[in-house]
Amino acid sequence: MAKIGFPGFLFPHLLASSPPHPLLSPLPSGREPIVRDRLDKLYSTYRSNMFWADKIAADAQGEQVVNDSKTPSGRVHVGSLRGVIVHDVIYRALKRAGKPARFLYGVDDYDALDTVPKYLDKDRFSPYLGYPLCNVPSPGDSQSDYAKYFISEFFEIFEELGVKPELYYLRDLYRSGKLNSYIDRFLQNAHLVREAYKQVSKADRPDNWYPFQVICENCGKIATTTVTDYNGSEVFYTCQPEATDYVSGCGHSGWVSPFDGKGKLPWKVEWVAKWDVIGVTIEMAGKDHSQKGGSRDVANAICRKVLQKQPPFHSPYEFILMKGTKMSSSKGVGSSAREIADLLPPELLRFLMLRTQPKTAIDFAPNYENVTRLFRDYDTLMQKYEALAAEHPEPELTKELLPLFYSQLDDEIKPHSTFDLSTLISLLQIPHLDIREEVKSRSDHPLTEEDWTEIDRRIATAQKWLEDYADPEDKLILYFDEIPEAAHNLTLEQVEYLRQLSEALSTLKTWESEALQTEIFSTAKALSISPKVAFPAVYSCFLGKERGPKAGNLLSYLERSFVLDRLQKAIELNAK
RNA sequence: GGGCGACUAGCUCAAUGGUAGAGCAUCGGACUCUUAAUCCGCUGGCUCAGGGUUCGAGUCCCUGGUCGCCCA
Repeated sequence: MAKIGFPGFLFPHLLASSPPHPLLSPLPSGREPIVRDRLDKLYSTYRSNMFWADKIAADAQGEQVVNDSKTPSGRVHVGSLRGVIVHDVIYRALKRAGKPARFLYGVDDYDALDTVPKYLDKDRFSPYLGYPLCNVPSPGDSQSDYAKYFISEFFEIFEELGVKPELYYLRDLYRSGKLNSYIDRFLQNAHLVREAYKQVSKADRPDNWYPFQVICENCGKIATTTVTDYNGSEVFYTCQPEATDYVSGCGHSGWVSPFDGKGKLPWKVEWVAKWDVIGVTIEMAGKDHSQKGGSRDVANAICRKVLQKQPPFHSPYEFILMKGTKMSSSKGVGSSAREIADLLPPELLRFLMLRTQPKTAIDFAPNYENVTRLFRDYDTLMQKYEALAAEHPEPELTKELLPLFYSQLDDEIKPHSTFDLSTLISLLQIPHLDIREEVKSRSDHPLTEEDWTEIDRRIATAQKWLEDYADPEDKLILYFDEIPEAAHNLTLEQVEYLRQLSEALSTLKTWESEALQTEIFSTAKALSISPKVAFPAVYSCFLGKERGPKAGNLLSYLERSFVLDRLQKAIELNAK
């Protein structure tokens, strides 16, 4: 376990309201202001050096229950991963601070199916519009129902990312009767719920509106029913033909028990019931729910009004935008959680999500610059950690290093050989190159099995990126058939250099990478031409760019006659 | 129309009301095999604009601007 620089338990700062500072009361009266000032200053300096999740953890008092949830209405978007990671990191921060904590993740599978996603058969699923998601058939054979089908896809990603919450399903909470007492309480206090809606979100509910939706006994829909009366054991409901804009109710009405899974609380009310039955103390929410007068605000008000309890700690987190690259858009990839998890190794995906504080929006287009920067930043931190670890067995985890720590799948940073992603991307584009052999020869020390695991994952990322996300201008294109445009505008100096090089290469005994590199370099040296001028001349002829992979390597995979021919053409072109 | 959040170096982001920093990019240098490589260093800022509070404002308050989003 790594150490933190300052003992957090000295400053048990509380949440929400502003409680008395625990260190202030016993001070002698005359000196109190000075001491208070110093303490405050010390404390705020201390806090400003904390990673965002550690601040939340430091503030937490007593046993904590971190909760998050998701409605499994279809394939999960990248944005949903941010909430998952944010909560997971808070949970780990609590554990790291030595505070008792649990992490729960709920599946809101009693919510209604409100649209048929475009990737599903419309004719097959539209009859189930308005049904609770757990009562809709599964699109595939692997799962029993719609909700489990989609949430299990999402949970696979959890596993890959090392996120291990205790899972629970709303259907179980309802059907087992665990929410019965809350249902009764909210129905009895429907007037308070209506008040909360009105005061907080200015939404007027009629006097006979009750916070409950029955699953219609006749048609099975839950989205279309409204409850207008409650006698303490049964509710009177009607399945309204015009209840929603996407599906019609059947018109059935009658008295039915609201308990044991016969229906559900509206979402904002259900949220409150969930908090209380599970004992949630920390639950963040996306910025969309966190607006003033938004759903979280309403839920908080209901919590205070009806249950007369403080709602859990809350702070909004921003969205993650994932604009596709040109290529990814045209291939239709890049926006689902699955796709990004297929591209990035788990630690890097975690790193992407957690290094930015939750209130800052992340805009990550998977283009060359962003993807390689992500890896490079990660590697920079890893190298810093390694350097520190060489001096002390358990280096202090500074604010700078904590994103690296929380990116790991378990609570340990295991340094390993890294290999720059941008280099892999360029190596992969050289024809006939054995990438693993190349990596091996470029490493200054023998690679362990763990190193190879890591490197192979990066090779996979580079490969995937080239296939699905790279724009044409990002790619290395070998101009086999014609000479690139860029080779038309060489300087006299460069032409002279190519002339010399061409001669040198024509008599070179071998045609190997090392020898070629030496020749390219020494020819420049002999002419007193800067490598910065010489190399671009070579790259221009074959790639149409000023930079490229190691030149000797590049040429070694081409036929000597082709290389000499191409150099000759370039010289002639510029002689005019 | 109402509300929320942002705006800081070329880019991505830091900064308890107390001298605005980091990484990358640029630029310069080193490595006598130097090319999507490594190392060293230098630059780089009317903190969106304007007012106010304060001994002192990137930070707090007000007004406006741009962008993103939510609600109606």
